[in-house]
Amino acid sequence: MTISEENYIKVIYHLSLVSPKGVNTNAIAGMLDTKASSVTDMMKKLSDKDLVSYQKYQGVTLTEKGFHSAKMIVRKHRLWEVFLVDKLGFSWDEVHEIAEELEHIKSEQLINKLDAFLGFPAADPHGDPIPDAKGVIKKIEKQLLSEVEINASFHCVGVKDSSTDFLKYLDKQKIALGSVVKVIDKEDFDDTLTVEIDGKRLTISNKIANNLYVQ
Amino acid sequence: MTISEENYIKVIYHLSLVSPKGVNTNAIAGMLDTKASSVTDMMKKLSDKDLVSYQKYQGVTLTEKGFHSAKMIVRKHRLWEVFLVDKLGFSWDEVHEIAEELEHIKSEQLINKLDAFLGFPAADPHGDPIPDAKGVIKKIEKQLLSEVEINASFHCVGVKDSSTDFLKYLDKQKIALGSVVKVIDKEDFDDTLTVEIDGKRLTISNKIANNLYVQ
DNA sequence: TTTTATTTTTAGATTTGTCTAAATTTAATT
DNA sequence: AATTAAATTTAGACAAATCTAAAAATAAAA
Ligand SMILES: [Mn+2]
Ligand SMILES: [Mn+2]
Ligand SMILES: [Mn+2]
Ligand SMILES: [Mn+2]
Repeated sequence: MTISEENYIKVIYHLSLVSPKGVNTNAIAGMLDTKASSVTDMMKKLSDKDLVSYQKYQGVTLTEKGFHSAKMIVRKHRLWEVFLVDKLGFSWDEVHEIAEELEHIKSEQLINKLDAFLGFPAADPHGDPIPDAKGVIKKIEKQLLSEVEINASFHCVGVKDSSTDFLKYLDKQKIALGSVVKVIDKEDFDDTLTVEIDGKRLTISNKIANNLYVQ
Repeated sequence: MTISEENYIKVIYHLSLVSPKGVNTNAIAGMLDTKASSVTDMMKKLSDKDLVSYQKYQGVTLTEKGFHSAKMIVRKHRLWEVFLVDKLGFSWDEVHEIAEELEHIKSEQLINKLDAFLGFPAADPHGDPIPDAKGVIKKIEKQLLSEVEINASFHCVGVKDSSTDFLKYLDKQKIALGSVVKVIDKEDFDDTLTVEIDGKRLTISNKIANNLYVQ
């Protein structure tokens, strides 16, 4: 599998979590910053290799084989992110790009040894679960902060949006994975929340609450 | 710079340590397991990018720019090898292939943080010196075991040949970097050596002694 | 110094991944 | 149901990196 093929497979994997009935050509093109016609070409290639099932105009889904490959790439991506943050001291907004390259390094032994070295982490620095060597993903129980009842306490466990902008906003507000959050009040008009994070009062917009997972 | 260009630059670097006046097309092709005609094409490309100076039929040399790039690739290769052996527990004969891929990961910050994480090692698992962030290589004093006087004691500090076969032979004989070696006797006929390694008597061929550096 | 052998380069083709522009299919609107 | 709009695919082209086969240049041998 080439790097390009791997990038396609991973994008299809992520998109099919949202649209399991079939992923659109255009959606793939958007994620990979390429053109729809290039996607069509690649779908034929991946279909020939039995990594996706593809019928003209009908969108694509991953085959068993493609699904497993995708999880192995995601596994590598997330383990490398843990390495970069835990061992090398990168911050969580700096690691995605580098992991985007590291995820294509080809040794299975490497990734299993890295997993062990990191202590078999369950989640990456953004709270996303790490598939094990067999591809099994332990689902992490979590809710969006925007959907949680008032006056109960939770822990931050993940982010939905892991863009630099959002992560840096969280850093600024001293919100990190593990922080204790309690919703004090919710504004009816625009769903703005008054929260207490690690004991400190804060007002956050619905957009923020909509991208923060708690448990 | 593409991965392919980087591989060419690195090979030219290694070959020019032996033939500083100019590296042959055929030699490059041999190292990269490709054809001479492909090398010619690439030399034009690298020349256009001012990474090598190239004149038809005359061989190539690295420019300042190419020389620096080469050292940065070698730096990455060797640091990753240290990581694989010291942190992940690979043996020294398993790491070259993987480092061959890791050396192309593009972040300068990554490699400098990795360097710090590893404690700024001076040499890789095969005893080869690691260029620092500026490209400076501290030369390691060393002699081939085949050229050393009899009855003096040395430490193993490196290997000239780092093929799996040779490294596995050394493992079998319990010869590692750091081992203490003393040449007891040298056979006139074929230069076979009788040595004492960490106190243990051993007979080794000239070919072995010719690929083991001591200090 | 010719002749022969070796090395290197050119010419032309192939594969991979991409693009633009045009054609086709499907979906959405009148 | 007919028309318009959007999504998708085809056709044809291009750059990167490679190859084979033939031509040219250099080195070695007679
Ligand atoms: Mn990637
Ligand atoms: Mn992540
Ligand atoms: Mn390489
Ligand atoms: Mn090495």
